[in-house]
Amino acid sequence: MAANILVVEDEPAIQELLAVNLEHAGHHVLRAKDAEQAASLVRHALPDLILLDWMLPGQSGAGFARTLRQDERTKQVPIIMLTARGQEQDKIAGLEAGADDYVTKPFSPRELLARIKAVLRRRAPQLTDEPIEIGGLRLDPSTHRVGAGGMPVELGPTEFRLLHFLMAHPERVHSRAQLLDHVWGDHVFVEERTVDVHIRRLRKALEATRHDRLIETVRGSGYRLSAAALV
Amino acid sequence: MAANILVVEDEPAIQELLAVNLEHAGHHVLRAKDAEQAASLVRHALPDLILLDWMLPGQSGAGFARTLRQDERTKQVPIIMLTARGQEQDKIAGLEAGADDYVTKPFSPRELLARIKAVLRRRAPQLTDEPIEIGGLRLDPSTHRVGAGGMPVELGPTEFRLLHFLMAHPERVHSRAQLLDHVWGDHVFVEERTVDVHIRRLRKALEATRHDRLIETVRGSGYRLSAAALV
DNA sequence: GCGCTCCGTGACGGTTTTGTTACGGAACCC
DNA sequence: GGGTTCCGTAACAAAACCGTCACGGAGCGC
Repeated sequence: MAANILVVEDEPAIQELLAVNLEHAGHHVLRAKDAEQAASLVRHALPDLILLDWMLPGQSGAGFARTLRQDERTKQVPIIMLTARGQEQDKIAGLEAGADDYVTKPFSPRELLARIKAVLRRRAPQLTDEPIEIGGLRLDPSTHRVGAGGMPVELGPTEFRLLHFLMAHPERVHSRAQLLDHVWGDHVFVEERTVDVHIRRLRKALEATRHDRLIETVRGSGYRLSAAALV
Repeated sequence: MAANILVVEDEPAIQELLAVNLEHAGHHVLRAKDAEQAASLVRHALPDLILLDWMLPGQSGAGFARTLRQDERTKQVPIIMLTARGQEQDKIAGLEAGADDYVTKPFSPRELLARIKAVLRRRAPQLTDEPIEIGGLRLDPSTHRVGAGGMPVELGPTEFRLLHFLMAHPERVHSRAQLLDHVWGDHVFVEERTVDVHIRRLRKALEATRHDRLIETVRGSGYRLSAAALV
């Protein structure tokens, strides 16, 4: 449950308070005192969650949130905003700007951590039951079926989860470690090369419909599923 | 867990906010800005849940809820109402009118989603008395008979309920835990392997009409009933 | 072009999951 | 109360699946 959390807060005392609490809960904390700093940090290291003060010098929290929501890379990063008590307008504006939740100051650390946990958990199993189709290949989680143009593709449980994850996050390169985390589970003790073997099995199964090319190898980094690879 | 949700809200900003959050959580959203529009939508596509603002122009939320509760088709659809903070009498009136839960504005997406989840889960997926026919196999709940092409199939009570559930939710993979929940009852203390044995008995009984192949094993996940398996 | 790292691939042994049968007991029906 | 049906569990067999390894080839930096 440990996560990288970016705290955007101009008041040093509150920033420190937040950081101490978060780190105590096992999270890793990045700090910024305004939107500009935050933007730069986000570019370099995508955090798992952003704690965003609503009253910032310079660009407002709302503006920053909106910016984040527009960028493809940061679109998914959950935002929890910090507002002063009773600023109902702010809350509505904040939720509209794309915040996932809000906490009013003064906040109790326990509530804050609970909300963070909830937001992170909601994000974690990003795998929904919606069918996904990429490059003609279709995967339906609820029926557990994979196929293309009527042709079914047979997969084992791990290959299915692997493909599901890749199709849920296409175009993105996933390291072997990330794949192990998401597909195998957080704390498994398995060799990274195992991923290779399952990628191999998955590709083999996908050969039947010529979709094996969907999965690209990114040397030195990992694997990527991309519709562009079909061309 | 993904559901079709009808949002009835006259304020465009809040409607948009709701829609964004719900879609983000994987739901499919229908929108209406008053009771009249909502009624028309409900007639055409029965949603799984209705999010209903209490302060609507024209017919009030309470009135609309009452209308829904009277129609046989919409009677079962759960309603969550949106009220302004502190309107206690609204909440009471709302629950009396048939709402299943309420959320006060401004709401946190976290809370809203949690309530939606709770309401959806609470609404037990009830099995109807309608006869079902799949792949030539016919099951009639009211007469408690199963058969295909004149040939009757003899089943024990548990096998019957199991087959009924599978036929009511075909194509979908059901885990052993889900089957225990829905076929045996929510909080029974039975081994999961028991499901296997009953599946076996069910298949055996269905051999008489060659319909045993209807039930597929999805290794690592559970079982699925599918007409496609007959081919 | 050389050496190094990284990746693809086939095979293999062990483990997990599922199929199948048998059995004792509970519930039920006359 | 005797007989029958049905149920849940255990136990064994079969099948599917998994993780690892070893080898060889491909890609990359210099």
